[in-house]
Parts: sequence; C-alpha cells; structure tokens
Amino acid sequence: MDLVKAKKEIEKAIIDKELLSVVGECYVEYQGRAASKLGRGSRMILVKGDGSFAVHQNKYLRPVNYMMNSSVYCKLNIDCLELMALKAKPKESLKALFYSVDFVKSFSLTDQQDLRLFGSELELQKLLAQDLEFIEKGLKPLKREQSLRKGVMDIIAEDNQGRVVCVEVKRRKAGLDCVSQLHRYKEQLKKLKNKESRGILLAPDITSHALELLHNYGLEYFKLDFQIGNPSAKIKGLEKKQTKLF
Amino acid sequence: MDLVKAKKEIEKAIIDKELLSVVGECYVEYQGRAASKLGRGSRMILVKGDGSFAVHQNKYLRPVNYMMNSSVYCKLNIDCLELMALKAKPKESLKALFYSVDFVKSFSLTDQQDLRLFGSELELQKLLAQDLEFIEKGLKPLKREQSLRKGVMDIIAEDNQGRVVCVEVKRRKAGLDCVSQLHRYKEQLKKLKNKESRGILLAPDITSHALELLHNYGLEYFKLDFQIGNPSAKIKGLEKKQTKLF
DNA sequence: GCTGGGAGAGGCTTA
DNA sequence: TAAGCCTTTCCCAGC
Repeated sequence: MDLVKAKKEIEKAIIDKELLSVVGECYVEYQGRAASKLGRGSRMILVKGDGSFAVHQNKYLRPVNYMMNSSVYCKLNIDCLELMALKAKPKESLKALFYSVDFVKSFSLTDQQDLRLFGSELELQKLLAQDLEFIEKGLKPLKREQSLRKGVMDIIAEDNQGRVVCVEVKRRKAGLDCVSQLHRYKEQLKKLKNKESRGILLAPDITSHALELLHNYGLEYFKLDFQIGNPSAKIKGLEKKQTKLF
Repeated sequence: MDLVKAKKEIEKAIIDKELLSVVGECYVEYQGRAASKLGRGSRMILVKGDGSFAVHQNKYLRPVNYMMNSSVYCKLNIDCLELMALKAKPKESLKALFYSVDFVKSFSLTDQQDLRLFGSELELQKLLAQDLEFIEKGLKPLKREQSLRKGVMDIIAEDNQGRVVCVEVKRRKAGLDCVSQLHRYKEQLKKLKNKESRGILLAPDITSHALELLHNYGLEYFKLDFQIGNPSAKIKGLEKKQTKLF
C-alpha cells in the first residue's frame, strides 16, 4: 500500500478521533521511564480517540509496546512512514517506523455503554455494612468508607465494649499488603479516637505469611465465604478462623 | 455485512491462528471470576493466535472485556452472530453477540522479534549494587535480591558501623504501600540477623503521607534522579532529601 | 505443569 | 491535580 495514501488516512483518523488500525512491517522504539527497541516485524498498531497507542503482536493480551494519553503524529520519511506517540510529563516517546503498510482503516465506534461489573468489593461492603452482627454480636457500624487523612477505611464500627473497630473487606485472597494496610488504619484510628482500636480483615482466604503478620500486629481475620451472583453478590457464610493473638 | 460470510472468515482465521479483527454492533457478557454485562454498542474485537480475546472500545489502553488463553468459537444464532471465548480452569466464558458486523479481517503477522528492554529495575539494581557509596560512604553490598522468607529484597548491604541495611528501589513515586513494604523487610532483617537494621527507600519521588509514615518507622528516603540511557541506565544523581528521624 | 505468593501497573475516585 | 487503592493481573520460584 502506498505510504502517502496511508499517511492521509491516518491523519484523518487522528483528527476525527476515530479508532485507527494500521498493519504493516515496522520497527518500534521507546524512550521514557525505560527504553526499548523492537526489531522489524509485522504488527498491528491501534490508536484510540483518547490517545491510547498500542503495538500488538499476534500473541498475548497486552500490547508489546504502548503509551496512554499521548499525542499522535504521523510523518513521511524517505524510506518509511513514521507513526509517533508523544507525552510531555513524564517525557516519553514511542516511534513506529513502517517500511511497508499492508492495511489502514479507521472506525467510528459509537458506544455509550459502560461495563456493569457485579460482585465487586464495593457491593460486598454495602452488604456487610447492613449487618455487622454477622461478624460479631453487638458490632454496630458507625460510618462506611470513612475518609481519614491517609487512605479510606472500608467500614468503621463499634463493638459491645465500646472499642472502635475498623473492618477491611477483600474479595480475593489477602496478602501481606492487605495486612499492612489494615495495620495502618488501626493505628490511625487509635491516634484519632485516642482509645483502643481493633482491626478486622474479611477475605475469602489469606496467605500464610499474611496470617502470621496479622498475628504479630494483633489483628483479626475472618474467612468470608461469598458467591458471585448476578446482579449482586451474596454472602454465604462467615467462619471465624483465627482470632486475636491471645 | 452478511453474518454468514462473516462467520466463514472468522472460522478460517481461528483455524489458521491469524490475528482476527471484527468490528460491529454487539452485546457482551462475561461469567467467571467476576460477572459483567456490556450493553449494545459498536466495538472492535481482537482475537490472537494464542487465544487472547479482547473487546476494545474507542478509549483506554486496556480492553473493556477480555480473556487470555481461551478457546474461541463462532456460532450463528437466529438474529445474531455469537463469538465466544471459553476457558476451563478457572471456568470462564465471554460471549459477544453481534447484531451487525461492519468489518472482518484476519492478518498473518510474521514477527520473530522480542522486545529488548533497557533501564529496567533490574539494571538499576545492578548499577546501584556496584556502587552503593553513591548513597552513603562505607555502604557495602552483601547480596543483591536476597530471597527472604517473605518477599524479595532489592539490595542488602552493610554500613560502616556494621549495621545491616535493606535498600528498596522504586521506579515511580513511592506511596504508603512502598513504605509498609520496606518496614516489613527491615523488621524481618532485624529478626533474622538479630541486630539493628536500617531501611533505605530509593525513588524518584514520594507522597507526603508516605514520607511521614517513613519517619514514624525510622526509615530513610533518598531521592533518586535517574536517566534512562541506552543501552544501559545511568544514575544521574542522588539527593539526600530526608534522613532518619532526628 | 501447576500453584502459591509477592509485586506492580493501569484506571477510578475522592479530596 | 494528587493520592490511595482496587483488579477478569503477571511473573517467578518451588513443588
């Protein structure tokens, strides 16, 4: 395909912010937070209306090279067509040099729809906050998703001895990071309210190291058995697996 | 475009393991680790030779729906063409129902090349490990990427007073999570070696809250200003921004 | 080869 | 804009 003609089609697509697909033999170079080179080969480049730029090989879900929120330019060199994505902060550039173009086409994709995802963590939180007695008798929710100086807590509650309790909900197996997160929350809460606090982690599972760390921090873990339903998650049961250290 | 003809082209592409691009009005449904629905709209679906299946809207880098390593099937229904990706373990299904197909094309992308990446975190580590004196006089590397019971530390070193030091390198702005991570490492090291330990965070930047937490934990932060060179990364300078508490 | 586990990057959301 | 954090993740190490 003629490179001059390809350039025209590409530029029109960029101006109209259409989905652009370019297939051909190209060499790709990236400079920015890292640097990379991709030798010549046949690939598809997808450019989207919001400036997403992706180089796709015929394998893997993810593009081999990419840039988001970029400004895209097209330039004709002596022996190749240069398709380039630039970003200012941080300074990054992704250049594709096409030595031959097999295919260019742009699509006007009218699509108002957003994905509706079910069984998310937010849904779980809402369900749980409705009835914390599930976890422990006398546990009363104070505020859901209370915003503190650092981070956002899932649920804040009060137990029947008047202690303040932060509850962190995870929909997947909890790792070390989750325990550290809960620990930070608990410490904040302790300072803020100036009294003893507890931290409860609710998750379908936990890694062994995470459980050990949780012990050391004096936190509590409850196994939360839920089912991903449609349109809303359903909490199946709660199992007290490990209580506070001593 | 005729749905029957589209089906033929799609099936040929799947058998030949070519890169397949289908554009049209479709409804998408996912069931698996989570569940989602995407109402009717105009999108591009990319199917790759390795079974990667991606639904792209004209925005964002990542597909709105996807599945990797799937088996792809195509079926003609009464009013639509069904393009489906299935996986057995874990059991997942992604269905796209095309009510109209604007475009179908498959590409035979011959591409032997792999990406050559420079300036990765590993290279940074190697450079740093070669010369830790950069950070502080008398700092000697012991082991790089020492595998501990929990997590992997970037660099372990010894300072001129014989204290063991763990150095954590980050390529982007460090947040609360990085500080918690380093704190865990430091505590492990302390237990393991049974002596005083230090923790040093090297990153191009740090959030204010993270810096505060770092203080509380008695950790140290150094601003690392690195330049991505080619073919190897070069450390431009190191700025002692904040030292240990006191 | 499978799986457990840690680390990380894109994109969302709130302040 | 900045910061935190969630995820249909990804990769490595160990079995």
